[in-house]
Amino acid sequence: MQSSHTETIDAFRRLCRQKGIAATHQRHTVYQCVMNSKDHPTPELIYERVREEFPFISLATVYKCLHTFIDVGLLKPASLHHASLRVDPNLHRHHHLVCKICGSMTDVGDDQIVQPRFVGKLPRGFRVEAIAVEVIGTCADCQQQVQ
Amino acid sequence: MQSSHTETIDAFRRLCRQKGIAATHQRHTVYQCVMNSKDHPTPELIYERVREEFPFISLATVYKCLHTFIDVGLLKPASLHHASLRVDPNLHRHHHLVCKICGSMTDVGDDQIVQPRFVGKLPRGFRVEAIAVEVIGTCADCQQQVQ
DNA sequence: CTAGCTGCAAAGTCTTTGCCAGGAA
DNA sequence: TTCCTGGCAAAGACTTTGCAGCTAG
Repeated sequence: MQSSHTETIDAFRRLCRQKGIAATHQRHTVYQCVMNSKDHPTPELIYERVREEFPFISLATVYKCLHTFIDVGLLKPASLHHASLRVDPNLHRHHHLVCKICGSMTDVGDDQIVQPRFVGKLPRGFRVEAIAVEVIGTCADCQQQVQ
Repeated sequence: MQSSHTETIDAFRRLCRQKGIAATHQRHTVYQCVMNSKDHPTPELIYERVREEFPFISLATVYKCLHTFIDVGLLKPASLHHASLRVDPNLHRHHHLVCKICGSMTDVGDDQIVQPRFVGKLPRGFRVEAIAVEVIGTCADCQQQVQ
């Protein structure tokens, strides 16, 4: 977890100054925790991990830290779809255009996209069942809103 | 909305019998609503739309119908990530292996996948900013659990 | 010193559950 | 008739908010 603590704290300070946010102990711990995660942890999981070395942090603070980091571009949400269930009546193989502003999803036919393919080694032990392509961007409506 | 009502009701009855679920008025209305949606509606939105022609349905019933349809394969969730926020410390272009059982996400380097490409016409008015590939399947751990 | 941050608890979303009455097969 | 389903309201999961006190810069 900690290689050269002083060094990483300084690096984090610099990063925060550069992004215009305060470098607090909580933020540093949350940041370290996420950067050292190989999985794509949920706020709850980060909270549990961080509490091991910072027992008094609150879950609300973890949420606030994560959103701050996302806002300044230090982290990304792993998916655009953590809001609400959405159902898809189209059972055929197809892909989606996803608007990052309004979250709208539009179908793209399977034949309109060249299937992605693995190059070299497939991941060990993982049984591939489908490949979904998400084309992320801004829909026509949202482009007008911003202008 | 309704073309040949008797016909579609019969078709729905057949579908339900085939899937081993009861063909109720509520289920039929929800099913019709979703099948006629071009977007990928949320339960709340479906609820609003369905209430126009079936004012006494409850939101809980909409949820139950949707899950029933998903369980029997009449519908799919539009994404696997509607549970909780997950953050990604990896800011480089990369893709994900997603386990449909446990939801785990593993990184796949951008260079391990041949980028998908559009064939022919790009979607009108949509500004493409990124393309994310999700390789969906079952992870090694979950395969063992099932066996 | 000041602006911005944390912790707490309360409130807000979204979703599920338990239970009984009612409808499908 | 029997089993499944719908409606309601309560509970549950996840997330945000308001505010008072504290901390970084």
